[in-house]
Amino acid sequence: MLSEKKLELIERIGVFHEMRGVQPLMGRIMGLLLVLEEAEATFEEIVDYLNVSKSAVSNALNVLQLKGHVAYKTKPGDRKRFFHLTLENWQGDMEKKLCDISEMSSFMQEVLEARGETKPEFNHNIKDICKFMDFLKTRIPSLFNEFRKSQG
Amino acid sequence: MLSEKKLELIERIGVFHEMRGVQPLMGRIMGLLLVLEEAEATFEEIVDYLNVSKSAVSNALNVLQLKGHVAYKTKPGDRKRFFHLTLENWQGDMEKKLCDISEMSSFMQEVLEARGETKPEFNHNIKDICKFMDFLKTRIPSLFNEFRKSQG
DNA sequence: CAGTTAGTTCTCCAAATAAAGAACAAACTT
DNA sequence: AAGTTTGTTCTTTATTTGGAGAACTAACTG
Repeated sequence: MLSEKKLELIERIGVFHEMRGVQPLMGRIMGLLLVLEEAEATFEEIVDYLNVSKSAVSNALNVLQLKGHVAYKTKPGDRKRFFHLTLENWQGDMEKKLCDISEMSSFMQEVLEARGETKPEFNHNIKDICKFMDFLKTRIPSLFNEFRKSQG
Repeated sequence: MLSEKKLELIERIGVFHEMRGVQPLMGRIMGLLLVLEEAEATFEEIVDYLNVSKSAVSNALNVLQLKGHVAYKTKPGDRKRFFHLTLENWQGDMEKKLCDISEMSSFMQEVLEARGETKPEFNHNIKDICKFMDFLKTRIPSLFNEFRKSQG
């Protein structure tokens, strides 16, 4: 059994993800795989730790794998899958999240094209937002470079 | 009536927001206020343009105002409220979104405190993620400065 | 081949969401 | 005072969602 503290942390991580439109169980599983000492769990362990049905876990794991947040490895002589977070590529994920902010940029472009010149000040704000999003996108790689440098 | 193009754009912007956990109508209203030539709309106009009930609009507008995405102004001799996006502070909003990415950092800190040393490599990844998030937070202001400079 | 293990798929159900509609209220108008 | 405008609030309803549980399957095990 997991400590009260870890269980509570898993729930909070779950809620955190829920607030961002992630299915509840998916958030819990990510929390579980973070706090588990082994950093991995079998299908059955996930069912037992989180006290949910196999079907729910099956679905959640498939989505998590499709999204690239979770993967599994196997061990010789063991048919079980050992699911784990794909933290190795956290920089890629982070970059994706940063770019996602800028995803609004293409909508804003379309908005600008659809708008007339009645409200130049408003249009100007939208243009600025676009510019910043594009600027941000160009700066992301150097942001990571700077970080790596600062880490030695 | 709005052009087919604008209606379709509003819907896509709505879906974009839905995917991020925003209530459907809230996303549509934000889309509407973006594409409307006047960049503002009365309560009744929102009801008519989007073809939804007054109660739905009332609730959505209240939430949007609470979240600071929408505000209204009035005009002398007119009791109507003219709702509009609060784009003026888009830099503040953008900063909040960037910081939100880093919000995971505090959870990661807790995870680290709850974890033992069994998986040093995994722990190391988490530490790196924390470090980058913290680094990102410190860099946000200069990011905006750089942008302003690049804009002259 | 009978039984287990590890997971999937399908059907069903409870709860949460989102919005409709009607009644209501406050402020203004005539 | 009676009616209108501009919303709000309350109750109800349709839809979506998330997960339970059972039946199923594929792979292995003895």
